[in-house]
Amino acid sequence: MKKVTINSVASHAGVSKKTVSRVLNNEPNVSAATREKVLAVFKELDYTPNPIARGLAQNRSFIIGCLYDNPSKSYITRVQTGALEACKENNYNLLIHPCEFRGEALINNIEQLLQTSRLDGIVLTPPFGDFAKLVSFLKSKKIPYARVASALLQDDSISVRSNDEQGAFEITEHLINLGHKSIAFIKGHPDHSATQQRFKGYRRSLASHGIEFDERLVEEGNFSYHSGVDSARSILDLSPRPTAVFASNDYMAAAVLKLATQRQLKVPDDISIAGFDNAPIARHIWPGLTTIAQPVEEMTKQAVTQLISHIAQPQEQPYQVTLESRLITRESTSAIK
Amino acid sequence: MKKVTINSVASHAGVSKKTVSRVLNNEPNVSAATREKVLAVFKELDYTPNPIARGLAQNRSFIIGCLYDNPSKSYITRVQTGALEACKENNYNLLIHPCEFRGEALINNIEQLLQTSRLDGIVLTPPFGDFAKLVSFLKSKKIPYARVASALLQDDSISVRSNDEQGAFEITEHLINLGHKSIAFIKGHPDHSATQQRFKGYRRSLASHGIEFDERLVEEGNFSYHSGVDSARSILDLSPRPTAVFASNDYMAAAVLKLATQRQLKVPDDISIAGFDNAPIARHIWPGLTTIAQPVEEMTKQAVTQLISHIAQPQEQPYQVTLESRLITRESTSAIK
DNA sequence: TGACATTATGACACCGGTGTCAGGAATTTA
DNA sequence: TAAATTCCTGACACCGGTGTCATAATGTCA
Repeated sequence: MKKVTINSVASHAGVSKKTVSRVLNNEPNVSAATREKVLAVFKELDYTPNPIARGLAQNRSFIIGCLYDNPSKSYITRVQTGALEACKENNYNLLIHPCEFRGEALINNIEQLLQTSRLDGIVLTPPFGDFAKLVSFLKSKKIPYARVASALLQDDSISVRSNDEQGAFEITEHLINLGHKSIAFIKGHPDHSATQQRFKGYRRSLASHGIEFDERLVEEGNFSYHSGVDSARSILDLSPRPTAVFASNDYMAAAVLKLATQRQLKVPDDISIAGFDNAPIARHIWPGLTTIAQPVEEMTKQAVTQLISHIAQPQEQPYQVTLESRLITRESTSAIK
Repeated sequence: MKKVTINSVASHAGVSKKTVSRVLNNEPNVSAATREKVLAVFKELDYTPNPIARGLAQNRSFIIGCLYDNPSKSYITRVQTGALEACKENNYNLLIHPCEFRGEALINNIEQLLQTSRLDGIVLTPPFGDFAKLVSFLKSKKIPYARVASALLQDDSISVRSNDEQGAFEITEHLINLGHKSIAFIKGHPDHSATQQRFKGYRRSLASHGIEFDERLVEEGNFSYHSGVDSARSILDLSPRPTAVFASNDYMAAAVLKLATQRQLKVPDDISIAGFDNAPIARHIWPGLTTIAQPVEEMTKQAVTQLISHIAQPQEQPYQVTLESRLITRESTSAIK
């Protein structure tokens, strides 16, 4: 079976390569008759253009790169799902690039990636979207990029985020409305902007109820399960023990739950636990975790869709959107006795 | 800043394009002096060859596709990790392609994928490696492929698997040695070959201890957490209740644990629970799950490494390897009272 | 109906590499 | 030292598309 190229189509249809190319790209200045003839040959020969040849001619790869370095694997999975949907709709492909966030090597690493892969654009997933050096590097190289779940910036970029501050506020409200006054908090990774946002929401809720903020109730985590275990240990050792714990993500919340259960504490009777993200684990454990559901897939999908349309036709104005998150109550939180 | 191409290198070094190309590809018949001169210019101009141009000339894309459709997200993450390592070492990129396993559309879907992406090869992750139609389709299209964690076949392909039968045997032995005689079993997805293997190992262990196989203790799951909940319900309703449950993966085991805990059963005192895979959840819950650790990353890495070397230079003999798995005991299993 | 604007089409170079082949330089052999 | 062999090197076509520009065909208007 011979390969079907633009040349075979052209000779088959009795027109030039260029005309075939025009039909392929929906360019104007092709007569209706010619267009139909060519389209018929497409079908007859079952022709699909070679994306590599097209890429060479246009200096494009039709590939989007997805950068990540996240302790939460499920978060990555969700990001990928959203990105893939957007790629699929636009005939793009997704290249995944896990990459150490820390260290000086990052910029070199990315430079290397760009040189070897000729990516058309990059999606920056947390925490990369907040890494100023990287963003300005991409800007200087004129590589289109989109930031997912990062802080808002006054720039010309594509940014899709959710309102973490508000989510944290709402879940803290939920706990306070259940009668809790002593609510421990586990922070996320300091380099993630979500960490500050969630902490702010927690404090705003406390303040709005006149509950004094107590620094001893705050632990430094980094979004990993392991860090949750360490934080949980400190919190459960406090005396008096707080009646509730709000962890900045579900993995850390799950760690608190595990440790509490290990120590014979009943959740939520002895202590309420809340998380953030609505990761799968939140409903896979008992009791299920009260948490904030974030539209991670949708955020990423929108970001990538915008990125691709920006690549095709650079936009003047920035695309900056904030999506809503919502409270999901499960069994891990209850009214104080 | 002008783009650095093979032409600029050539004129800079005072040699022809072709000679530069020879140096690039480590071809013979280049004098040491010329080679050094060209290499120096590479450094001086910071040259990296354009993979798209190279791909066009050689009809290669330097991209491997990873096919998956798996209820266990963590499994996918691990597969990706292994595949990425292999790609990185060989300057390949990984394209991920989630794809419904069921349905007639599969072959069309893959055909579409191949036409639009010009993949150099495909990794088939469970259950795709066991789907005969797909395998023979790829063979007929002469697309190199590698099968991960699939049943052994008498063919010329690349296949890396682990010994699931032996793993299931060992974990069942573990339970029997703890004194359990009534051990329920939750099967995996019927289309995964691992499902049969694990079931076989379970039965072999029973048989080797003269424990009669009891069909009422076997439930049909499909590897998803949800299916585990359904199976757990049936098992916990049995009377007399089995003293142990061996679920074919950790998600289903976690579901059993959740339901048991919900019903006020103490694990492992009232009932022991064992899983399979050593997924993250196995250590994120309390009690931690006794399970079988599989080298998923390593399997995939080996498969992709072989695949890439096969693409570069088609091998005569098949590469068929079986890696060892190992028992990990945690708190969810204990001696019968 | 002739002058001019517009539309349709193809020839050809180009994107940045690799494959083929011919011919000159260097080395070995007689 | 001449002939034969091997080693280097470059010219050129090619991979399968797209961009530029000239020209042919058609349409519009006076």
